Amino acid sequence: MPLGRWTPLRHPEIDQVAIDDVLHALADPTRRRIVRMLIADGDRPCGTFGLEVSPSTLSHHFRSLRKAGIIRQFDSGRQRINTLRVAELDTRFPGLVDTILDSAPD
Amino acid sequence: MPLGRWTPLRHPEIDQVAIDDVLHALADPTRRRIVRMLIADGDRPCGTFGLEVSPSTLSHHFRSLRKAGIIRQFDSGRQRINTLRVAELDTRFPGLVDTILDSAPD
DNA sequence: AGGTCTTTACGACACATGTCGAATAGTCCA
DNA sequence: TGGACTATTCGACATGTGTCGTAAAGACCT
Repeated sequence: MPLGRWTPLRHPEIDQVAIDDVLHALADPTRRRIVRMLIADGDRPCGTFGLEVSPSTLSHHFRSLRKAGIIRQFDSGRQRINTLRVAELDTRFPGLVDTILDSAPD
Repeated sequence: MPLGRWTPLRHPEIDQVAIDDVLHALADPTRRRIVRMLIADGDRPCGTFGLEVSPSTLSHHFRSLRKAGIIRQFDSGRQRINTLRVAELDTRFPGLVDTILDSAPD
């Protein structure tokens, strides 16, 4: 039974991204914080967010964001880099992410 | 053990409304449909929405929307009337509801 | 090759969610 | 008073979620 990092990275086409998934993803403060840090400081590997959750929980949140079409991930050496899909998202759901982030205090 | 309609109606103050609750509430297509019908046709009692869910499920959705601060309810005879808290919501989270509804296809 | 670092998968847990059917309370009307 | 109507609460169920600890895979470095 294989464990560890082996699953191929799947990113949904922007047309396939569902509004329900985006809203659900951004309804969590930890995930919003991730998005905010990506906006502020650009692409970063998973280990550099300094959030107060365990590595496995963090991994779970990155998967949620990826499956919701909010971030893109690619491997670089032993780290996995996270990128925001801002332009794509804003084409599909104009103003949505910004409006949500402006509405949230955290 | 008392059943039926007896619980006093609680509406959160607009300042107490949490963004997480709003996003979560609007992440459900049935609840978005309710909001849309309220925008389109104005205040209406619970029984006039014609959605394909059971009465108890519908009641559950109305409670979600009420606790999220999205609707207000008051009793009138044997019906319970639903009102959107649009103005209040737009003060607290400018543009949020409209942007979400514009982003959703249903 | 061996050790370390980064990140994930798996299993488990408590808790929340959407759904329904049945029972019930309040209101209106005959 | 008795019946019909509206909407809710309760209990149950399957499913999903956020959380963690542990084990493992892949990449880098010595």
